[in-house]
Amino acid sequence: MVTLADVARHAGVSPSTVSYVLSGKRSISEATRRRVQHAVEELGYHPNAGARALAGRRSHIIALVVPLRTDVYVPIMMEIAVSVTMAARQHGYDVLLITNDEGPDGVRRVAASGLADGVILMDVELDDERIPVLREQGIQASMIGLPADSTGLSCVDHDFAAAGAQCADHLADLGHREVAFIGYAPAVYHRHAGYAERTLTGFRERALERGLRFLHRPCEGTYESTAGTLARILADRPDTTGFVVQNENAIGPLLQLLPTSGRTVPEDASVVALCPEQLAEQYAPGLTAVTGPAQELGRVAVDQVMRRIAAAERGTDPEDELVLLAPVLTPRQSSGPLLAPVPPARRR
Amino acid sequence: MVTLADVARHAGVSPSTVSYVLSGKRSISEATRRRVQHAVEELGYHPNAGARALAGRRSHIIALVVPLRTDVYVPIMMEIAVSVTMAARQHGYDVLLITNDEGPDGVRRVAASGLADGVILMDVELDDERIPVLREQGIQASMIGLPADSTGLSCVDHDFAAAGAQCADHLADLGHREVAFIGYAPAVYHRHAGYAERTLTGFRERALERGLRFLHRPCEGTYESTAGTLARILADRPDTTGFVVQNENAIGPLLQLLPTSGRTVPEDASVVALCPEQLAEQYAPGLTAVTGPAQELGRVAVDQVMRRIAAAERGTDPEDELVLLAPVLTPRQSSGPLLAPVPPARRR
DNA sequence: TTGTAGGCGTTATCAT
DNA sequence: ATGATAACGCCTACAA
Repeated sequence: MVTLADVARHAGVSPSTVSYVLSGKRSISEATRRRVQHAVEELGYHPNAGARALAGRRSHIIALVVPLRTDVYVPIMMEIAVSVTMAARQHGYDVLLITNDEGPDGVRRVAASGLADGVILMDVELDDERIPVLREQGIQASMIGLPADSTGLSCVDHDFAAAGAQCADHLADLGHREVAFIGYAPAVYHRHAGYAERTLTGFRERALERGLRFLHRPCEGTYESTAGTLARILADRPDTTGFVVQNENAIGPLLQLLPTSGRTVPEDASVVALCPEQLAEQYAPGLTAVTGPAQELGRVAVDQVMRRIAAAERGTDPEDELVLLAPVLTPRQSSGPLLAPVPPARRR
Repeated sequence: MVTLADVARHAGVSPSTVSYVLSGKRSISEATRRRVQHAVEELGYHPNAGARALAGRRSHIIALVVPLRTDVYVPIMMEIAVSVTMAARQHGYDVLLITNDEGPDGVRRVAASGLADGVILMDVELDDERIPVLREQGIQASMIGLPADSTGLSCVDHDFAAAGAQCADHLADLGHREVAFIGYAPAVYHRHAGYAERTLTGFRERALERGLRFLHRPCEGTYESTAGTLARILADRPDTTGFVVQNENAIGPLLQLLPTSGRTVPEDASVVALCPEQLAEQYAPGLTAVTGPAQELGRVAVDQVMRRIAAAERGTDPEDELVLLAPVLTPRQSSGPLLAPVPPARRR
């Protein structure tokens, strides 16, 4: 193993000089800097991580806590994880993957052992039990998702309310008057998942403003449950022409089922989904969808922790931040103007 | 911060005793063991990771290198990443996420810095440029996927050949005589992705053995390309009744398109997919699918690196391993017996 | 069964 | 602008 001392010897300088050349924490003459850099490359020197962490009291690692639950669309989690990792590298940091099956203890462990200098929590719940541990351990963190109480925390999330509102606007703009909101499974609402509620609230308020009549129906997302949900919607409100789908799993079934009930998309019914681009493009016809920038989420979270770590380092109080990222609605072929009132004959 | 010395003082023993109690590397009287354990819990002691790595010359971290390319079905990557993390924890290890955009240098970095004791490479290519780095750095590793030359390496992968063979068997058993294999994009074959070729080979050989007439057609997986691929298949071999789909993205389009050409599934055409259960269940009708155990993949990879690390630790030569995990075919509603020759009238 | 002490490779504080 | 040198917290060979 090549050590800093080896490099120093090779370059004919003292170990501390090598350290300073590498950290840039003091001014070095151009001559010795070059000699050192040269020695580093020649020997293929890489600072020992353990020693650096011990002496510098920073591991240069952040922990990313990922959920096990898969009612979050999985590819998005992966996209976030990857963007977090890449963003962290830009700051000279590596990312440790922690699965939530360790629960709050996982956070305690990496914080208390000094394994990580900071933590990013994915899929935080309104009253997340990992948050008290963050405070107890005094470790810097960023939440992806919004907890009920975000004081002392930095958070970033999609602006779900805006996403919901955009759906309502889009359908209203197209002339739809009766719309249905196909949500997540009831369980998701029962545990008061923030994203589900905020989307719904955003949709509801804008729908009211725009004078839409609307229905909200939870949906498990299986083919059968979607069929049931749709049947119920059409029974309750036969004149429904606009559909907002929040549950990604219900999209496929819905698109298959609508024609079955005599509704051609987008002539007789418009569908707007809340889902990643990737998914929206996969369907035929292409899905009009509202999408949040997933990679941005990871990037912002990393920036937040880094700022907090830097602040704590220099003794100042880290600033709390709360960033909501604007979603984007991309019109595709699944939505269109309401051409004329649906003639009764066409229905059923 | 609570240090080992704090614990020692609190328990009235020497620091080394505490260390030994925790590592179990020497016999300790029941009395002092209890005193120490008690002190540990009372003070909430967690060994400092950096110090431990430095003194013990092991970081207790393995690096997981994940691909950026998304032609691998993403949820599976995540499933593997999670299973790797959980399996590693069972060995007292944590997992560092490395994205492949760092290329071989990423591996070099974590190895040379002692950040990781071992590496798991996902999505290894036949002639993977990261492998020489593993040898150069002398770091223990496990591949998920099979490189062309696996000497000196431990590898684990799905038994893709068996998967392909199972598809052929299933269709042959059902009485089909003419089948088509819808593969990945041409680019995937051009770069000689091992999994694509092995599946195809396994399918081809078994198909020959079973006397099936078959066609292989690459497919990009978009709706349009799938339509084109299907049209070509039906033009070339109008009597095709069995379809094996390897490209997950082509599944949806194919199921939508088959009825369009007068083929009802499973009465007129059987579809067998090579894809995760999760995906197969999502379709209506349920997809008959051949699935490899993704979590198992992660678990085995971790076990392999752990064994290698342990072997290297005690000076013995790590044993190379090559594990192929058997896939499972789950019959669902998309495949069925060939009832009778397709009457010409039904076609087109 | 337990204690002592040297060393792991860096960082950072003193000096010069 | 550069060099010594003392931590950093833990592990482990050596002593007792």
